Amino acid sequence: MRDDRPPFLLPSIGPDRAVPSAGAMPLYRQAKRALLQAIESGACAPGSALPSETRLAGSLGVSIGTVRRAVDELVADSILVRQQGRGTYVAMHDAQRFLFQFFHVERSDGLRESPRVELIGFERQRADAETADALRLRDGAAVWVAENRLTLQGRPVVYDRIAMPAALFKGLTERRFRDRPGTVYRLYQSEFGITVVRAAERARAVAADRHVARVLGVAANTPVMQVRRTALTFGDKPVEYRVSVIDTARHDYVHLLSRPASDG
Amino acid sequence: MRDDRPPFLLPSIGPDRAVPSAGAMPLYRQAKRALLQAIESGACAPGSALPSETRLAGSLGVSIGTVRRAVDELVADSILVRQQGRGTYVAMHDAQRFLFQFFHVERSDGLRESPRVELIGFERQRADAETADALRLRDGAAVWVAENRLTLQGRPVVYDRIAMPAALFKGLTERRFRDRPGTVYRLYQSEFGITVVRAAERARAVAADRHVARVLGVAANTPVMQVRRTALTFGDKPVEYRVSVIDTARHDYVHLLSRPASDG
DNA sequence: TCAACAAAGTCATATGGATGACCTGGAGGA
DNA sequence: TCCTCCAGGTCATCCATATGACTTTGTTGA
Repeated sequence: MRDDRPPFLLPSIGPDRAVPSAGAMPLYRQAKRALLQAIESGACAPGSALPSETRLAGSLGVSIGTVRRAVDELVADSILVRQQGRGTYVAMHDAQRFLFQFFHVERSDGLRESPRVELIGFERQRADAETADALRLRDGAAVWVAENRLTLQGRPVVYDRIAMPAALFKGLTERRFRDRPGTVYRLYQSEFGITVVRAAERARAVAADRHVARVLGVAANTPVMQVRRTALTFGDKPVEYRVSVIDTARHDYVHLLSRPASDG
Repeated sequence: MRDDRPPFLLPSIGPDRAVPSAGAMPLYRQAKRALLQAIESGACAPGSALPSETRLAGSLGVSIGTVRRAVDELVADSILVRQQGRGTYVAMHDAQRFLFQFFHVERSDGLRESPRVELIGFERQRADAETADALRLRDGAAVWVAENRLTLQGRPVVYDRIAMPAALFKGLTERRFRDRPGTVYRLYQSEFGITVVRAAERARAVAADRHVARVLGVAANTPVMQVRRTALTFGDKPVEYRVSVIDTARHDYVHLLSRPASDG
């Protein structure tokens, strides 16, 4: 194997650092930031392997333990994925991760499965106050709005209204949105270089309006859950505002408080 | 300061270990387990300080780095709390932690505050099928059932029905439950030695029944959120089953997907 | 051709030490 | 009395190194 390539540019942050120390930030955190910027800048595509820890330590000018600590945190943020004996990879938004990290609807008996997605609307709009506020856009800014219907076990369960800032998704078309190979977040990542790292959701119970009732096949005024999600990329920059309406007659919205103990 | 005391019993897990190695579990994980058992056994009361890392390493027969790794995980699980320069402490179920980890209702504008709690019912019952299933009890086992009303900004927002296995909470009385100094989980911890470590919640939208409508002061059939929580202690043993009904007219149920990035 | 083996590369775990930041409590002086 | 300063204990960070486990790849030999 060749040994000369610098897989992507990393500024040295060691004692002989290229840029002056960024305040009192610990080294491993500076290393994390450097890695994040390399990933964010697209120098390292999702799915690709990072250099080995030894090489990273060399590039950054720090010890391997410091690199490990930085990578530890990125793995905890599920931005990186480690495979012992193989290497460390930039996480992909594949179906598994999506299901685990961003999809919280499951059947009342606990069965989890990937939803079937059906695009039922796509258009360019001006952001209303609520959407603009969530996306930190000025009122009336251009947004793409897609409407999805998700079915589980052949039954419509979720209605999504997804708003994306047009400025971030230049060149998006209904066709590209519909014919994406994987999940929506995978599309953001591979086609627009936008990686969703986390999200905040606010839920409440509402009565199904006529439109929702028709889409989900429930009676009007049925109690349904409305979940408003703001998805964020690096630096907590909002990239998507999504309002989901869930028919909870046979399904639940699940929430694990504290991470599952990796051990007892 | 005295140097002789062993603050609590810790079996050595080093190369000259007292008990044979528990399978292929890494050392730091064995250390974590040993610490957990010490805490769980009550040898180290909530709020009290652990021995210093140096001393712990000595007691366990491992290096200080291994101890740090074990403590790292316990801190991540918020079972321990570290204070640089002071020491490491067993986490208390104080109001702050409760608010952050277990209470997810906040005003629609994002304001968080501690709820005012009002006990409106307390009795011994036989577990119905749902409760018994959640608590892994046999059908009809004895449980304590408490009903709480939580108010925020002077307005009733949450109705809780809390079921606790009578076998785990021997000697519980309405008076002790009502006159507890802190949160419910603090009571479990200080009075019964039960530490709630994590919980799983399943939410759905339902129409308020007559009872709930009266307690929360809403019209019957108003859409409300119903959250069923199973609280778990060490070893994923269920210790409480709680059904919360939330009036989401002015408040939201919030859920952060992925931990807040400690850094960008 | 194919299976078994060996080697190299990777991450995982563990050790021991060094330095710095932070907190506490006591000694000393104004 | 009150304040300042300092010493000691603690956790936080960082380093260098060693060993083990796991995966891939190539070689060897039947």
